[in-house]
Amino acid sequence: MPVHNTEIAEIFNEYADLLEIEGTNQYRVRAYRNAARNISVFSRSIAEMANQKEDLSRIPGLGEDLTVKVFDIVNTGKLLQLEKLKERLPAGLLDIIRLPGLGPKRAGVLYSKLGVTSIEQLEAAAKQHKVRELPGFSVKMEENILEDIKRRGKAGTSEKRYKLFTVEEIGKDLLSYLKKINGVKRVAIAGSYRRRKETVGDLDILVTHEKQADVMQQFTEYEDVERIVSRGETRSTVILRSGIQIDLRSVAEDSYGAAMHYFTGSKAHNIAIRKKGVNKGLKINEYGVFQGDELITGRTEEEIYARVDLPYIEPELRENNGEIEAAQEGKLPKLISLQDINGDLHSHTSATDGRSTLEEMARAAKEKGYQYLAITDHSKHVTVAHGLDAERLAQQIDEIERLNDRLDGIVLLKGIEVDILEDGSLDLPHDILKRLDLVVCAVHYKFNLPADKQTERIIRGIDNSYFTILAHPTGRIIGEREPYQLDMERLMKAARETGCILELNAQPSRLDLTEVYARMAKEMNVMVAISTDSHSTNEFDSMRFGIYQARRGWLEPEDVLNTRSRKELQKLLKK
DNA sequence: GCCGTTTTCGGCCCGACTGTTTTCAGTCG
Repeated sequence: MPVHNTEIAEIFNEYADLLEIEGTNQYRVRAYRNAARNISVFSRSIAEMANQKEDLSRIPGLGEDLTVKVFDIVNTGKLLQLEKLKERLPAGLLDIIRLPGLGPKRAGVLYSKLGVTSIEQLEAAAKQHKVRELPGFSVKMEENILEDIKRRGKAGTSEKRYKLFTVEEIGKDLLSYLKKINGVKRVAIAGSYRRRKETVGDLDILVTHEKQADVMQQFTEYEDVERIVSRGETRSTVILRSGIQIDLRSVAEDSYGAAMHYFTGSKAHNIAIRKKGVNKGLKINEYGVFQGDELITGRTEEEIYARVDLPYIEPELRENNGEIEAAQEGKLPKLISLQDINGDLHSHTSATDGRSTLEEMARAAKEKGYQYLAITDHSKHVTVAHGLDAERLAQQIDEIERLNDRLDGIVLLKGIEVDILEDGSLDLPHDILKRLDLVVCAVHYKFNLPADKQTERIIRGIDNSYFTILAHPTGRIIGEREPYQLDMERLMKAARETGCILELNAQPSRLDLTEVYARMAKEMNVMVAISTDSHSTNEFDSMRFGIYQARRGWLEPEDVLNTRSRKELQKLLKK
């Protein structure tokens, strides 16, 4: 079982946490965190690279020492130094530093003075009023700790992340409330929401104002606020009833661009930009770009980038994952946008588990301005969806052909979402598949095969000459179902050889491919189709989530199949 | 522990809020 990049990153992060509790030099701690971040966003499998003895030191943040440690983790699945550290420092301390207001320093004090090694022991100590006596603590903090432990028990242990589409509504309501406040000029959501990450942990909102004190007062009085975490003159934090945290930052109009840049992040991108500023003798913060004490600029983000000799960088790219280097070299991608999309290549009808008819779907697609829509109902193996057998599919093909004669301005493409069976064969015979314009293939059961078996299963499918598009390639559902085990690099090589296309499923709960795999596809010359997998006419709007994810994956219009006109598409499909 | 169109050693992004602080440490983003 190969070690995933995220697992290596987790080990480094855990090690950094414990080193910090122990009181290690903060720059050493930072080096581990920095390496962890770079590893988690790296587009190739580092375990794979290590096995092939490739040079790992070209991964940012990996020097001589950490390269050796990565090799150890890849070979053994763990880091010996971390295991040894855990013998000295109990792992329960890692839970304690996740409580708000408790960091490594205070966790270290709790451990050394009271021997506290778990949340339960911390709760007991706080109830006996032992915590308030400690240096760096207070009565108030002791009360907060007890309250947070109670709250934590209610909400579960892991910090919650929200899917992008679920926070959109919360954000919209709050935005319109803030806009009505007297003296407020501009309101915008920044943070990972603006970077269009598939999930966001909190909402970061920026306002410009005439009288800031009033903004903070009214913000914290918003009817949905359950708890005020902090409230200052320029920055406040609240928790809404839904549990989501909102950070509000207010600045003067002249600082809007600088504040937007600062508040959009990512943190790693900001640090890299600020470092470039330092090299040019400039200080960059949320108020602007400074030379000495003099404010040079700050009204727009473009100006901030220009001061460090860079062109504007789109928010979706700001992860310090190569975008700054690309900007320097004038090689930023011209990111795909919703307007580039000319059709949808994955949709269902009421013949199986959809809720709209062929004709309803066709008319809705036409209204979106599309030139084509592929109808791809399930095949017979998906019995719960009443999947089509060869006979019913033949009827649907006839029906589509009759409908196309009547339709104007939109063409329905004849397709199927056919199951890839456990042995890699397809769920329908070739003599019916050959009547179709395209064949979308997917795995819908036996998710738990080991990686080599699952990869071979799909590659055998790809080898089938009728195979066009691999739908939702990893099968993950955000927050609900893990991706199945796959060797994605191997799969993409096979896809490249046969000209098979990978879907980026735009359903906001799937977004499968991830941005990392989307970028990998681009780098490996595998074409991507962004598809909504719509089960009714109102799901076509999900396309934008697919576009966001594609942009995060650096995709340009030419990388995406359904930016093609109908004629170009049909030429490509004939091959 | 990393890293270098000044550097292989000496730096390492920058600021707000809290608590209790009379000048700052800890935490957070």
